[in-house]
Amino acid sequence: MNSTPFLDVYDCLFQHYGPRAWWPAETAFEVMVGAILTQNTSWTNVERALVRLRDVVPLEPGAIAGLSPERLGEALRPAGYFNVKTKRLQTFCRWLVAQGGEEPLTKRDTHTLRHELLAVHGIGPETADDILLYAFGRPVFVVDAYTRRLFARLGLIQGDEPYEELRARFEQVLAKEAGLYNEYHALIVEHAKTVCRPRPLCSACVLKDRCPAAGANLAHSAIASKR
DNA sequence: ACCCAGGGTCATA
DNA sequence: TATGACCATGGG
Repeated sequence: MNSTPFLDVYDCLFQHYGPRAWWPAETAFEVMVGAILTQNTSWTNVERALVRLRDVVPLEPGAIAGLSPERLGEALRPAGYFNVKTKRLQTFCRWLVAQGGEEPLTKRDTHTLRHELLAVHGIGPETADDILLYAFGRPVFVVDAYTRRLFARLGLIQGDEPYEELRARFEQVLAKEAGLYNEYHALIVEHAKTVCRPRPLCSACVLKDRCPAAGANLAHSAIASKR
């Protein structure tokens, strides 16, 4: 038994799903692009956009920054919010070029880099942390909608806390290791895609013994099977 | 015809 | 500080 339920949940998920090998991308820059495109958007739609984007330009900040908004927007269309994301992606790419590329950023300390990312228009806390963790390997815990839903369902958080509060809570209790945070977030996403849905499938969940929603879920299926 | 998806910004009170 | 509107496509 672990001293913290937060690590306990991690062990359950890891045991069940195994290592996830995230983020689904070839390069660090592709992680950054994906992190922006996946804002409130399913990953399958992001993949369509990435294919179309690669079809137009090489996946490099300078090339994307140099595209006309019309051509970029057309490539990004499948990812949704394409006008918004065109602007955000080009703003980010221009910023990255102005920094001299990725290499100088690897020398900045995590706290500084995080604030610099947040200062880029269109980069919010989750996108910044995706980039910090999965592109730069920094020990930053990513809090997304899936994280809120799972841990609220487990009764370990309320769910509507401010982003920073939740991130601090996870990082306080868990060892500050990028490898752990990397795997944990990936496992939460995998779990959300399979059983921890908006309509919970808690009866089929590895964590059902911990999940108060499992009772309601079982009761619901009992009712369903009666008719 | 709904709801949902790996958020963020902006205007308002 | 804290809600609500808005952005937009594709799948279930």
